[in-house]
Amino acid sequence: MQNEADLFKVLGEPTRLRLVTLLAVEGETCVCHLAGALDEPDFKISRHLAILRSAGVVETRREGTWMYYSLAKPKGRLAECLQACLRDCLQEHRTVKRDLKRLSKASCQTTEG
Amino acid sequence: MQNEADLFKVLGEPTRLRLVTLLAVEGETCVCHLAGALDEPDFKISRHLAILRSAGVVETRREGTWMYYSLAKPKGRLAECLQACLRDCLQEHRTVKRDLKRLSKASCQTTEG
DNA sequence: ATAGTATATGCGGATATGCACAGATTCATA
DNA sequence: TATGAATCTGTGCATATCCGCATATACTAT
Repeated sequence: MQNEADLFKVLGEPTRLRLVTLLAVEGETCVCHLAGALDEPDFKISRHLAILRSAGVVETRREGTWMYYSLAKPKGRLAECLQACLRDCLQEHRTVKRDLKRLSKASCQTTEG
Repeated sequence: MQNEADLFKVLGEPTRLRLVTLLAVEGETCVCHLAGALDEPDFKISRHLAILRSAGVVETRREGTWMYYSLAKPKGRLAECLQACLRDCLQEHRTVKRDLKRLSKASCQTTEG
C-alpha cells in the first residue's frame, strides 16, 4: 500500500500538482518553459521534476541542452485513473489556466524573439 | 491549488489511504472496528481519522460511546473523482482485502460474543 | 580550450510529519 | 459518584520535506 500512498504523496504538493497537470494538458515540455509557466525559479522546478521522475510519474527525453519532460505511461489502474482525474478536474482550475497562459508565451533564453 | 494538493497529501499516507478505502467500500464504521481491521493501535487510527476529518474527507456521527466515521459527501469534482478512484482501483488491493477480512470479524470489547 | 545556456545537486536551516506512550475526555451503567 | 469502555490529545522524539543559495554538470558553439 506504500506504493499507492506514495503516488498520492507525490501529487500532494502544489508545485508538483501544477507541473503534472500542465504536462497532462500540454504534453512534452522542457524545464525552462515549465519554470516560466509556473513563474518559479528553475532549480525549484528541476527539483520537483526529479521527485516526480523517481516516482515514475514523468519521464524525460534529452535533446541537446534541453531536457523534455512528459507524463509517463501510467503503471497500473490507479495511476491511469489519477491521470484522468487531473486532466478532467484540474484543467479548468484558475491556477492551471494562468500557468497555461504563461506557458504559451514562455521561451528559453535562446528561443526568444 | 493548495486545497487540491492537500487532498492528495492527506491520502498520501498508507494508514489513511487504507482507512478511506475501507470506508468507501464498507460505509460507516466505528473507530475500534477500523483499528481492528487495520491491526493498528486505536490512538493511531484516531489520530489519522482526525486528520481526514479536518480535511473534510470523512465525517462523524456519535452514538453513545462510539464514534462512527464515514466518507463525507465529496466537495467538488476532484474529491468526487478521487473517491471513485479509490473504490474502483483499490478495492481489490491485497492489503485492503486483508483489512476487509479482519473487519468482518472485528468487534469492540462490549460487542464480543 | 572558452564561454554561455540549460539543468541538476549538495548543503544548511526552518518547518512539518508520524510515532509511541501516557493521560485526559466522553459516555453508559451500576 | 464510581467504574469501565471507547475515543481523543499533549508531549517528546526521530525523521522527512521544502526552500534558497551556491555550485556542479552537460551540452553547444565559437
